[in-house]
Amino acid sequence: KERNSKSNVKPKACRPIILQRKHTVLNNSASVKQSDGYISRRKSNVFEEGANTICGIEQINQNTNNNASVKQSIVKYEQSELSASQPWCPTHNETGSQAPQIKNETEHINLIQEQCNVVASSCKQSILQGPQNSTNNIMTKQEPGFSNNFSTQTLPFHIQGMKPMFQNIPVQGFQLRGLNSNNQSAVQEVPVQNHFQMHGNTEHYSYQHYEAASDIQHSYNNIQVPGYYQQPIQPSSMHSGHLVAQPRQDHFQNTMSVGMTPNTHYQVHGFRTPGKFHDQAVDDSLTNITWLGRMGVNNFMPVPLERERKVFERDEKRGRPPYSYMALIQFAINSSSAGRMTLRQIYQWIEEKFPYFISAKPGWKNSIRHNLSLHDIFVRQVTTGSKASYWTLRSDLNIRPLTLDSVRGTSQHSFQESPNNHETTWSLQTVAQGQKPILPRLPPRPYILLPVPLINNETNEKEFSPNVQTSTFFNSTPISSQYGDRENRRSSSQECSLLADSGFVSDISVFTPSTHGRNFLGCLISRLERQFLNSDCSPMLSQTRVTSGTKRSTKKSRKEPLKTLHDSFNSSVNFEKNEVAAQSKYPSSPSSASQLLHCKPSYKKDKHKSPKLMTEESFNEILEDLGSPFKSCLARGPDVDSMMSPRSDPASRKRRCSWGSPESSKEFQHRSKTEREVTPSSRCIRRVKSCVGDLRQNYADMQQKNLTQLPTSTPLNKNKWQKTKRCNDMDLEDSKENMLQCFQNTTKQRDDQWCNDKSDEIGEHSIPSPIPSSSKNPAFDFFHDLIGSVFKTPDKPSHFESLTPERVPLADITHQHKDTNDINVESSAVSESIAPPNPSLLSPKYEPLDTSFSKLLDISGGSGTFSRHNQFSDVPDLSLSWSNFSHF
DNA sequence: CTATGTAAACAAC
DNA sequence: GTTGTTTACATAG
Repeated sequence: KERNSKSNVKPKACRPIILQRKHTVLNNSASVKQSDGYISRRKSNVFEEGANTICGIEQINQNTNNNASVKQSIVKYEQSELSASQPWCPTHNETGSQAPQIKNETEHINLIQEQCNVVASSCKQSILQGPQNSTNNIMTKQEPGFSNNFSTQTLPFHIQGMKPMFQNIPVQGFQLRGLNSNNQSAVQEVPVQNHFQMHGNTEHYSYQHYEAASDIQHSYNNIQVPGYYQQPIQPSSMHSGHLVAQPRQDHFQNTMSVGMTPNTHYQVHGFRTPGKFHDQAVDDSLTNITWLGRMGVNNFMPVPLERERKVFERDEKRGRPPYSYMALIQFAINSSSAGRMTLRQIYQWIEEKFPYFISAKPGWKNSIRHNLSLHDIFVRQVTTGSKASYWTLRSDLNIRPLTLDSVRGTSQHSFQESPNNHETTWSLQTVAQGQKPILPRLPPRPYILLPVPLINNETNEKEFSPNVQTSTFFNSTPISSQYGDRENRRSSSQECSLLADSGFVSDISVFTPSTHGRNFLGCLISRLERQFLNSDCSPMLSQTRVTSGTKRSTKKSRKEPLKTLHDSFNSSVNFEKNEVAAQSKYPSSPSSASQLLHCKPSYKKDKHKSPKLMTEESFNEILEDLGSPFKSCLARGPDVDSMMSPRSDPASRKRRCSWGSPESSKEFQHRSKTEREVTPSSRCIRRVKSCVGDLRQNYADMQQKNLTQLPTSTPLNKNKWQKTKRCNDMDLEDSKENMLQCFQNTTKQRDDQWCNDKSDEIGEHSIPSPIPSSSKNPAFDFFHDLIGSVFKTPDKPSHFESLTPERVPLADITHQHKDTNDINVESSAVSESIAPPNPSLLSPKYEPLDTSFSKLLDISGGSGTFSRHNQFSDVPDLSLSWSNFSHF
């Protein structure tokens, strides 16, 4: 819009390549060397190309001595006139490309083919010219260890003629086909790591955001999927006055880097997820590059993966439209002139447009209703005087109305009904054609833990005092619910689930930015520890009692769900008693135990005969484990030895990879290069995660020894673990041993040592509690202590200094923020109550970074992210932002 | 962990 | 029986 209004010229458009994420083909299967040399092991995303995807590379079994640098190939991307309905496409001039005008499709195809060949041959050549002496075979190890044998080589190219942000999209991955150590042919997908996560809404990203994001590693995640729910950006979280600025071109001209081993036998194919498969025989010739020549706009299909093929064939057989129910409902409602529809009309519309549903299982209507209720964007409009109730779309959503036409593209290409009944072949190309590109989602920010005040049942006041009884806390703190309130439905509650698979308080939820305002794990652990460490107790069980299994027989009465932590806790403490009570109250409801036995295939499969409660001993052990590192992490100074940066500690990386490496975590990836070193906060996070990994292993071990069996919904077992983490027995044992050793021998000792030293030093109890002692302003006290401890003069100043290269004098910060006069105190009572901290209380020697520190402080979600409301209505949202501390 | 699909209990009409 | 809400579980990513 901005562009058009300025130039008053209708922009020429080029069609962006639009891709859809379909599957994670191989979890943690391949390493990708990013431009900063950092190796990521994140999931490999496989994409489905829209109009054109290019690049096929084929490695020939041939070594050369040539070590020439990798050549860069440029592919001029298709330029064509599109309708003004796609004004987001860049103009010819803006992109600076010299793309030719395409006259017809044949010419276009030829051009693309030619360009592909250019790219392919160049890449091929560069591969051939790679380092010579390596004797590694790419498949000497199956994933995940496979990547450890990789060297990397960069294959830069980009496509011109596209909006910059799309320039590095074209190839999402390669398929490496080679020989394993047994000389058997094998296939490996290698993802291409792009820098930006394409997600979210278009209009609200400022130039600054791009600036900020440019040095942060982003993974290419997603291009808009038809029907995908575009989450709205709350107006309050937008930067006012910032329109869409074109990102600087150089932010997006990142080369792609693919980890691969030179001098080995492999083919590299651009690969894709299924669109329309051509079941032509895969050309397995290792020296054949002619397949490129067969590629056309509608005929780009290198080697479909077996699994993808299955998935797609399944969907295709079902003739099911590739839209979610949510999208379908939006289509329907948007199709009506009144912008509203009754449920029945929605049914009818969907059946009319998608005949599949006429003969589908009747359950789809249930799902429609479910979706209507589930998603906030659907609002029921009750008309007075009439019984009719209409479903409308929430008007305050700043999203483009989703219509079927908009996702179908031109009608002639939309989808062709096959002769068979309702089988429909979807041309995903044209589905994608109508899609509007979307801009990157801003990265999550670093965050810190904050205490959550507890509700005193008697006074009904929030307090931080440690003498609040656990029961008080439990009684007052509701269990997160999928339907806690309309604003915090499913997603947020899932995100905030309190209890992990392992049966105790969830580790992860504490550390996700979006749950920062609801972090009471610290409080919880602390209280549990204080109150129950030496008493008879069982661990809390699942978030809610197991009330249904996979197959529920009809007409079973339902047990009351557990509403609060108190319920949950009591339920677990008095498990057997409650079972008896529940049985008498709900005779037709199966007992938890019987459900576990009869309704959980996984339990049966793993021969978990009966659920047993955890022993007090094991519980205490876990509590202790969980509590100690959690707290000491907060209090400790930097410790680069025990939590060395994975980059500088290959052994550590290897050790952790099988368990979900810290460096694959979002927190880690989204940190900029400099920040990615071990900072106190990152160390804290990673340590806790590491500890949780240990705890889970403990659980697994205990389960194997039949010591305990938690009646949780998802039993933790070796098989599942392996499936998830894709590690074999060796890895599992290896990791277990390594982690345990690392944790027990190193970390714990160091913890203890450190805590003892600190204890002497500060003359208080050995481990500073995350719970603030009572004071006038406990929230601030804690906050201050936390920051103070995080940035405290370290035991090893050299490390600390080396990890924080930039420091600004505190005075500068203070001055700067005074000048801004940017006091933006939220309505949150807690925020308001926080007094200005006393700078002198901070370490005089080491001031925090201005940037990272402000990021630490600014945990409110920030612009462009979705700040979810507090899950728990009676717990104030402790979101704090730097602006709250301007006087700081 | 998130998003989605599915089944089903249940209430109100 | 329909509509709407909510809980639960499964699966894919």
